[in-house]
Amino acid sequence: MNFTKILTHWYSVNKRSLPWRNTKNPYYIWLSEIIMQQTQIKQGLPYYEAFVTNYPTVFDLAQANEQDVLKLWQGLGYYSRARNLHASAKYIANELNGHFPTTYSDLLKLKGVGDYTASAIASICFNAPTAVVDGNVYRVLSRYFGIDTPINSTKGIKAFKTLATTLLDTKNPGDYNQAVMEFGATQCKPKNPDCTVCPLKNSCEALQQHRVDQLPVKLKKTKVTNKHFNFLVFISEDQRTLFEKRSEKGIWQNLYQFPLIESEDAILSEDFKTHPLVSRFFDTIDFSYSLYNTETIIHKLSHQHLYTKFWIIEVKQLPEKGIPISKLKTYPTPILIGNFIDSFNF
DNA sequence: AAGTCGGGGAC
DNA sequence: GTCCCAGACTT
Repeated sequence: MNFTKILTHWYSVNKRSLPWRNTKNPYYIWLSEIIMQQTQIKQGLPYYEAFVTNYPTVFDLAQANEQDVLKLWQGLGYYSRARNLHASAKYIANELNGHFPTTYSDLLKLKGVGDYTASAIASICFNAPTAVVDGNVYRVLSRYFGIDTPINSTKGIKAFKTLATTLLDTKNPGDYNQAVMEFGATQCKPKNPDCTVCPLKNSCEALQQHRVDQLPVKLKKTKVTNKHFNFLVFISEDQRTLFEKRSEKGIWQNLYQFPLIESEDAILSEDFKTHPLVSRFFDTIDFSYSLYNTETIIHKLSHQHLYTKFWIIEVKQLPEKGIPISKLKTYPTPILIGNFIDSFNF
């Protein structure tokens, strides 16, 4: 038995029961693939269920407000996926009359759909011979064939895509693709895989060479930058607060937050009122303030650490109209803001 | 080719 | 703490 046959057989026995494995409807497969990008199944599963329930067809998703889509996406991260998902739903519903693209090249035209996702949908839904290469595939192939080309180099990306294509079970490309990924997720795991029970143990290059823990090879990622975020949580006598949409590009685009003062260094409580970035904000407004979190909240993103303070600003009247505090939870927010709203006793 | 974009899980 | 996750997009 060769690599492909062993894996497809292994998959038929060991695959997990997942909701999108009971359908070939491209809308549902597309939904699952976008949601699962850079996301573990356990984390994404409830979001998939929520989207299927709230938006059972591509037309339902197309007719939704972006704000509602982002609210349903809240907490999952990489919010451009939600914005692109919504834009592509509108494109499919309105420009393609609801006819989902059926080829790799047409799928690739959808916003948020790259080589991986186009290959996945084309193979699973339309039996196209397009091999997927995700993090699981990089790991399985680099180990089994003993390849130390960095998986995130241009050369590596090309080489692994070509290799994956040659290994594809062209009779059943969708199952083969899912087999490699499932195998990587549950057997050929990143840390401490149990190679003694591996169906490929007799022919795995990495295992013979004792290099399992050294593969795949990945180029170093960029270093983390630190930022200081000061959120101004206004509370007026009529129970309103200021809440703004992050419209600029960058993290959390189109999500909502309290007015933000970003500072080079931490702002101390005793310096708050006289800090140039703060005093400039208030002019003539009369207010009293307190610091919500005495311990700085360190919100860690992939490449940013956000040292965060929530300042409670009590005022008689807001400088702008604002929104009722009772409506705060209806807005899509970063999880950092959402956690504060959930825990603060307004 | 290198950066950017989240949040959580596993170790 | 580190690395990773059914990657895509921008610069």
